[in-house]
Amino acid sequence: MLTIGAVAAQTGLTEHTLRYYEKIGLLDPVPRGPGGQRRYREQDLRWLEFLLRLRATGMPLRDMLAYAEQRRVGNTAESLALRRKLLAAHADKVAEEIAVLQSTLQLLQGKIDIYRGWEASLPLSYQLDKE
Amino acid sequence: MLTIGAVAAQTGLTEHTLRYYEKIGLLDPVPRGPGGQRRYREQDLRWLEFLLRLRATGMPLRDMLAYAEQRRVGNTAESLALRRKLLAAHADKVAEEIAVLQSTLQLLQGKIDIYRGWEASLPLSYQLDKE
DNA sequence: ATAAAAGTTGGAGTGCACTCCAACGCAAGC
DNA sequence: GCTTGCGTTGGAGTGCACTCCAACTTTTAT
Repeated sequence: MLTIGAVAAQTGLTEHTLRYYEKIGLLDPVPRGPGGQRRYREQDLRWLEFLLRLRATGMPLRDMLAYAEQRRVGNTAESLALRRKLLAAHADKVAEEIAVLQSTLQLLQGKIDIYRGWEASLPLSYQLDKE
Repeated sequence: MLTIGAVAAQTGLTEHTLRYYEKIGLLDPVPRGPGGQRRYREQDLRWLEFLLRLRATGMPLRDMLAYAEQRRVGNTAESLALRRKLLAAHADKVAEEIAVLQSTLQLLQGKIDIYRGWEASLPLSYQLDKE
C-alpha cells in the first residue's frame, strides 16, 4: 500500500499528475486510508506503468482514457475486441514512427559527418554553400 | 519561386504556420514579390523540409531556432562545431526514442495476442483478472 | 506534545505549438 | 475592370498535458 509520494518517486510522475490522472478517469478512484489519503495497490502501479508506456510512445490522454473506460466496462466480447483494436491502432502508429525516426537518424548521421569534414579541412572553402 | 499557398500544399504546413515560423526566426525573411507577397526559393523549401524532419523526430522549436541562429552566424569553426553538437545531441535522443518505441511495440504485440486469445476462447473464464 | 513533512481539494495558471481573426491589399481569370 | 480568391499584418485564442496555488488536514519523527 503505497502513498502518493512513494508512487510519484517510483514512476517519475509528480503527485499533481497522479491526482490529475485520477481526476480525469485514467486511474480508477484509488482507495483511501483513514484521513482520506490515497493508498495505491500493486495493481494501480502496474496499470500506471502501462499507461506510462503508452504515453512514452505518444498516445494522447484522450486515447488512454478510451482504453481505461473499456477496461471498466468489463470483459465482454465487444469490449475486448475494442481494446485490442485500440492497441493495434497504436501499435501501427508506433511502427510507423519508428520508421520515421530511423530514416531521420540516418539523415542526421550523414549531416553530422559532413560537419566533421568541414571542421577537419578548414571551413574557408565552404563560405558559399551554407547548408 | 513559390507562393505561400504552394509551399503549404507541398509541405503540409498551413500558411499560418509558415508565417509563424518566419516570425519567430526559424526561416530567414522570405523574399517578397511586388505587393509584399512571399516568394519562396528552392533553398527555403529545402531548409523547411529539413526542419520538418527535425520536428517529426520531436525537436522543439526552441532547439531548431538555436540551430537556425547558428546557420545565420556563418561557417566559423565554432559555429560548425556547435551545429554539429546540436545535431549529435538530437541524434542521440532519436536513437534513444527508437529503443523506447521498439520495446513498447513488443509489449503491445504481446498484449494484442493475449486479447486475441481471450476473444477466441470465450472470455467467461477470465472475469477475475481484468488486465 | 509538537513541529515538520506529506497529503487533501477546487480551481487557476503555464508552456508549447500552433490556429484563427479582423480588416485589409494584390493578383489572375473572365 | 471587376470579381474571386490568395495574401498581408498584429494580436488574440485554442488544445494538450500538465503544474501550481491557497488553505487546510493528517501523518510521522523527535
